Amino acid sequence: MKGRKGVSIVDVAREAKVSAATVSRVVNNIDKVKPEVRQKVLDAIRDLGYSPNHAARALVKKRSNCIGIVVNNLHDPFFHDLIKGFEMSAQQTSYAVMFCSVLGGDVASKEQYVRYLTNGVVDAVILYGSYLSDKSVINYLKDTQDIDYVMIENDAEELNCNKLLIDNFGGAKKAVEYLLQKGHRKIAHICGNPNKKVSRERLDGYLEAMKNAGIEVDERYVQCTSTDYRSGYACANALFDLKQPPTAIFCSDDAIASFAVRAALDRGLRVPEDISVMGFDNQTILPDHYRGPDITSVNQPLYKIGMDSVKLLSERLNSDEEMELVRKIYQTEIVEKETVTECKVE
Amino acid sequence: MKGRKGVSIVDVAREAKVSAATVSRVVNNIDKVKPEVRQKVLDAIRDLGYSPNHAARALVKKRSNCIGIVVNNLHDPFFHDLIKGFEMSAQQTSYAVMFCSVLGGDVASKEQYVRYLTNGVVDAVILYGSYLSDKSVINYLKDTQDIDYVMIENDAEELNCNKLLIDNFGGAKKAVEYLLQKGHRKIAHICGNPNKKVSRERLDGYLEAMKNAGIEVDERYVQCTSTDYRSGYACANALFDLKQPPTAIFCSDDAIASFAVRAALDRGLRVPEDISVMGFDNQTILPDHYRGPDITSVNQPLYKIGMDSVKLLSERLNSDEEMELVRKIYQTEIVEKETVTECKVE
DNA sequence: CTCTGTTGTGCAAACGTTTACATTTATTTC
DNA sequence: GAAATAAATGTAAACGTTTGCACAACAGAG
Repeated sequence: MKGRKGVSIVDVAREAKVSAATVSRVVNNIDKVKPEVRQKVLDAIRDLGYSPNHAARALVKKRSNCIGIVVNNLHDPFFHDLIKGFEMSAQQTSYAVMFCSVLGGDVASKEQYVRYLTNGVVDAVILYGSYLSDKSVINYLKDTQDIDYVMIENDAEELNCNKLLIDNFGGAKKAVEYLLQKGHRKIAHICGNPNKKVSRERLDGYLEAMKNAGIEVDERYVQCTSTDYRSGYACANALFDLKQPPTAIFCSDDAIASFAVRAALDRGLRVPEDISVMGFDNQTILPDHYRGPDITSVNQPLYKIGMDSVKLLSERLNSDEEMELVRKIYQTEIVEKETVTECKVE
Repeated sequence: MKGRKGVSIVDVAREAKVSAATVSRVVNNIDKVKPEVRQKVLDAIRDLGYSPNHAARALVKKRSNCIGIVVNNLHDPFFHDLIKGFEMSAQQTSYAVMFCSVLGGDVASKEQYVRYLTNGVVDAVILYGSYLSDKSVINYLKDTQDIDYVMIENDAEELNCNKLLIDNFGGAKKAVEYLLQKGHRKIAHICGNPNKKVSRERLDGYLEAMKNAGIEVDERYVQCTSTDYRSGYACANALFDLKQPPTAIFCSDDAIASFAVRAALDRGLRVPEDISVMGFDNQTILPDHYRGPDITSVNQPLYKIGMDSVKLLSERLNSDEEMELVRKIYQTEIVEKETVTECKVE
């Protein structure tokens, strides 16, 4: 086990024949120090190749000037826009931003990361959409008043923290209204992983829109995938097998939609001529080299949310007075692409 | 400016009526402590909700048990596999892994991140392919013997550190040989950003393969993009405009290739029937909703490189004796897809 | 019952900073 | 030129850990 060695502030002080305090002052540009002394110190710093140790600094200042971000599968292209947002606003603040990723739903290491970060390594953390099952993470955060954090896309009641949310219910409702407006009446829904709140919200949006239109929903029109979006393929087939198959399918997300489209194409249905398909998330990047038409979808402003979250934290950290917690719901918008068309049958 | 408060080891010690040293011992499972005492301490820890402060710990131990990764545009889908590799092996070590991203070629903040990380926040850092122009980063690292690091895809001579490299020269050569074997003779090259070493290596591979085949390369057959891969579109058009247009184009990377294909399609050429196009990187994700055929490419084992780099560091950090620096060159392989076919003209 | 050894604990120094306060030095002001 | 004030620097404590060392308690051996 190797450790680090290095030149410390007192080495610089000795070299420049001043006290450590003075060196600290020039390093931090705080308090006046005489130009000639400052120069001596600067020279010593250069000669010795000194850089301040952040652990020590964080220890005494109780701040690290760093914001941590924890997400579930950083490699997932879903995060493309979100990351871009983080990067962008990181560049604009004085805070360093660091990403931690936990593979799959590995709750244990997620909690570990959060504990790690919240104890002296960052000043604030941003969490993306912790699964509902991440009770341990939530419980931990619940009791942690020490640190500022924002949750994106997770509205756990136990948590009173900043929350940036997406209007999944409204987005789904809008999507279905869009299909209705295209003349569709027989609209089915493929629901995502039912353990995720987001899936239920989108389902509810679907149901609401249908109810408002006065259409009774055959329960067979609602199919649920397992935890794997690939099962969207089977769900779609189940819908096509009905004697009264739908003319349009609203899917809980684009990944599922891509499999629904594939299922349609595989059994010789044309998309959108024979069946309209709509997704959610507006992902530009789809699983497995998807080659079908671009999927009409609902866009969520992830770039903006990414930007806003670090901006928000940076403002809070720099404010003297206690600030109110933010709870903001972002609206979505329909993105018309190639998988939806007017309903031709009546 | 708010700071953190929190319960410290001495609070626990007081509560459990033992010394701080003893608390430390139970927290770290080091040295024997009597079972009943341990239990008292554990209770106190639970009651007070204590977690150790990592800044203090890092300060005295001179280790943080964390590895930092710095890349240029984390959101770039190019990193998909690499990130996956990092995540995977992070899960298998006891090290926390944190990603830092700098937008574009922002050298200043890149150096800032590296300085930050190397001074008491991580035990080792992984850098991906610093541009050659990142002299300041390289100069900084050159003088930094304190910390272990690995460079991926950067062979700067000044640096003696662990290097994981890709055989760009060999990969390009292989690609061109593949085209030759398909009967192509008039093979052009669109070279990437000429400031990047990787572009030059791939160019050299192209030239070498052509030379070996005894084909003299018309200099107009080598087009260079600007720093923006979008200019691949113009380069391709320049090639098509020649009286003797090529039958195949080898592009420095897939992003460029996607624009070359687009240029071809836009002027009514069929790909690959009229013109074969080959890329490099095997990116599954292409810019701007690319809708052409899948691009035949050269794959580099980024997933493995990601895995190997954190494994390597973790081994080095845990080894007592001085280990030799690693310098490893990874081989590439041709991935046959849809943009190359036999040369039909003679 | 002393001696030696083991085992479990506590004391205090150290890690590299920052910063309130004390002290020195320089600059006014009268 | 002394007194008063301002400016620059130094002193030392503090931040929350870990760990070498000393010490106490207690065992087993003689």
